[in-house]
Amino acid sequence: MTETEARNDTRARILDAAELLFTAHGLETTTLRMITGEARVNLAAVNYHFGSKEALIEEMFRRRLTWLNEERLRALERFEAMAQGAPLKPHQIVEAFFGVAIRMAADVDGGGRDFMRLLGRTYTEPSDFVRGFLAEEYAAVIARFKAALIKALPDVPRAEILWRFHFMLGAMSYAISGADALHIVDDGTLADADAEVLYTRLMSFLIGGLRAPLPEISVRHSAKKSRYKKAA
Amino acid sequence: MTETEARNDTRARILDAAELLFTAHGLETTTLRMITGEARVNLAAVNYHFGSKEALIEEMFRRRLTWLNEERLRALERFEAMAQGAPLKPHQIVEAFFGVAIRMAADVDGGGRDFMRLLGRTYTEPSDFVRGFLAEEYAAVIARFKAALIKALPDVPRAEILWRFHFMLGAMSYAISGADALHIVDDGTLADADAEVLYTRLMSFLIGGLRAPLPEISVRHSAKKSRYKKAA
DNA sequence: GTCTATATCATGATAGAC
DNA sequence: GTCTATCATGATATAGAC
Repeated sequence: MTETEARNDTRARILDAAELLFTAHGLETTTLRMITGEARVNLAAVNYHFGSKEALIEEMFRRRLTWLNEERLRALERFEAMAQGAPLKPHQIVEAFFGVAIRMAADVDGGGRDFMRLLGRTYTEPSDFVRGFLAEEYAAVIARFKAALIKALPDVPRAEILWRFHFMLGAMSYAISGADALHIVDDGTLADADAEVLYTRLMSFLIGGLRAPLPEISVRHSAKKSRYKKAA
Repeated sequence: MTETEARNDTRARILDAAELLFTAHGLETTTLRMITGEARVNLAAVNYHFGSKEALIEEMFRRRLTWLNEERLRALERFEAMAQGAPLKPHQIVEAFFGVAIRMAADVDGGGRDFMRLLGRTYTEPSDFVRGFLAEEYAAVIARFKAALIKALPDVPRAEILWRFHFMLGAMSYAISGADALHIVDDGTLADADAEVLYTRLMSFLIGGLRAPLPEISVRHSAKKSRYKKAA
């Protein structure tokens, strides 16, 4: 997955350095000079190999994101194969989507953690071009998981499911990106944020939220006209 | 709270424009030229009134954040007065902390929504100076709410509570900041994101997560040595 | 207090030698 | 493919007239 430093390919060295620095300082703040300095290649190499800074950013995201989303789909399909047509359990769907991501975020040495932190921040980035291709890259996976959730939770209105998916995405992104933000809540007691702990805790939180009693607004709507069912 | 455009104060006009633009484009991307252009004041005015771009940013945050956190404490104290020494209900604490924030985010015309979006993104900002004074500004409020939660949930280990506070913060920030990110999940069905709906839905999600069954790791720990109790 | 004008610097990108 | 040198642009910040 990750090009190792051993392989002396300029292009790969740039990608690795870019990931490292974009994560540490953000997309805007990181300059091409910082990247080429870290990668110990010439400044002009970025434009030669990628064309522009934006193109480099897209390439960096794609390298990881494609693999992550394929992995998510594989996990989902494994559960579906086991279920043989029956609806999946909600926690299986959550596991396939969020569990895979959290595990990727646990890969410190391979750079997975850094990348996931960057990714989490990027969801809410106001930059158009980033959100643009993120939405593109995600479209297929999200559609599959939405369908699975809707099938798994027939008693929950469709709109409510989408919102809760959105909330779960937020809790996860923040939990991963906000390792620094955790210090706002914590006074130093929680230094032991190893991956398995985070995984277990976040999972139970997410499932608790997903399975929470319906708020009145949804109960009311699904009880009467059920305008949620109508939507394709 | 918000200085109106009617009041022709240069300083206030700059703050309003800054909030608007920082929200729309991010802290890094927004330039002083954009701000002074929007506020229709001279470029030099920012440095005259605030000293630097960073100082302007801090001032802009402080203006809203001080009020928001005071409001949170007032809400908490109101519940505590009602409870007369008894532990609060978890949903009251969540209401005081997150409910107040969501309501502020509902204030579209007064700029509250824009500000809350910016704030949510800022928690995970890698910039040191922003996170620095955010942590400062938050310290007192967080301490009070942590104490309240620990008292309200005697059966939940302290560490678990802190993590769940962290997760809730994430879900809320994302739900507010990520109005654009929602389009990743949604295909257009959910255009009706009015404030009361978001409030109700997010609240039930948060409380569901907060009250979720404990993950094994915490059950195990709290069952035996209970090293969570020991921590001050 | 507010303006014009400008100093100083760092950015992304490119041209052209090797 | 990789280098050096350089461009045009736009950034923050300041000096000094009014």
